[in-house]
Amino acid sequence: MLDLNLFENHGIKPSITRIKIYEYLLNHDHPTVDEIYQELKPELPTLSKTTVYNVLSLFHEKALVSTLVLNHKEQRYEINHQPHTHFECIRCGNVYDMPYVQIDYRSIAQDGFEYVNHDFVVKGVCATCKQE
Amino acid sequence: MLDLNLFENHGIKPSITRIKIYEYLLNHDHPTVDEIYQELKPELPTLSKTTVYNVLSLFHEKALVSTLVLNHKEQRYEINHQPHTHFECIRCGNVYDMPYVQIDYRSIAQDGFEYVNHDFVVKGVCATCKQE
DNA sequence: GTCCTTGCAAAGCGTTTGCACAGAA
DNA sequence: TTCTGTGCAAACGCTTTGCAAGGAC
Repeated sequence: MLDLNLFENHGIKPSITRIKIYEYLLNHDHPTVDEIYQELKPELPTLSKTTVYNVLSLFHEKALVSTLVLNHKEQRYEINHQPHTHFECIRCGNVYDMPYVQIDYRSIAQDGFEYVNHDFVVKGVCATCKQE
Repeated sequence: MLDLNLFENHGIKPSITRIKIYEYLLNHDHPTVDEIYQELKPELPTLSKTTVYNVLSLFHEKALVSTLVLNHKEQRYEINHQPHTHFECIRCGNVYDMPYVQIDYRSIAQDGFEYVNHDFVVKGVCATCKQE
């Protein structure tokens, strides 16, 4: 299921906890620390939130995942793949992936600013909440 | 200096604290609560952070300011005017305003999602930090 | 009098830190 | 042995809440 070479390529030693957390990220879009913790707790009964934080910050440091800052309080994490855009519903708080919006970075470079990364979050009302 | 009709139009009763905080927002880009508190403390010696939070959430509720969520922990606030883009330096943490990036929202509407607002944050290294 | 603004103190909550235990190499 | 992963408990920092005092009306 999970290719361990990916860990090796990023300089991460595998462990059951790390593998489970990574698999969870593969199957769930931008979860919070608490979501990961609550869902993995049954499989890994001795899991602690500290460990989830530790593993995620290791993944982040090794450029395996990126963090996502939204209106809500908690940090969210997602696996690094092609950039895309997020939609956050202001009613239910759910976060959806959206097609990537292409940006022109030339003006940024002109000002002597170096582009590294970007967060683009569209806020509004999701289709489900709109029907209510 | 400050047009009190603006407050009235938004259903906000003026007070010295509210006026000072609003003026601070007029003259400073996206400050944090602590920055506002520290800077206004000399003028308003009995000011408390709770009051800064109260006033800002009133302003936000009355659509006078919007909130801005960045990588750093604290919430930032800015006066509502034409939308623009923010650049956050990953070295010094400073936040700069940037030219507005125009977005095409048609695809969002197609999915039954209603656009309300957006946050666009570019991360990188600012011109000052780049020289070091 | 009532209503509203203000602000102290405490609680809340996501996150980080200190540290120690246990397993791997 | 040393190094590393894990996890409890406490600390930390930003924000919110409870509540009471004082002012506006």
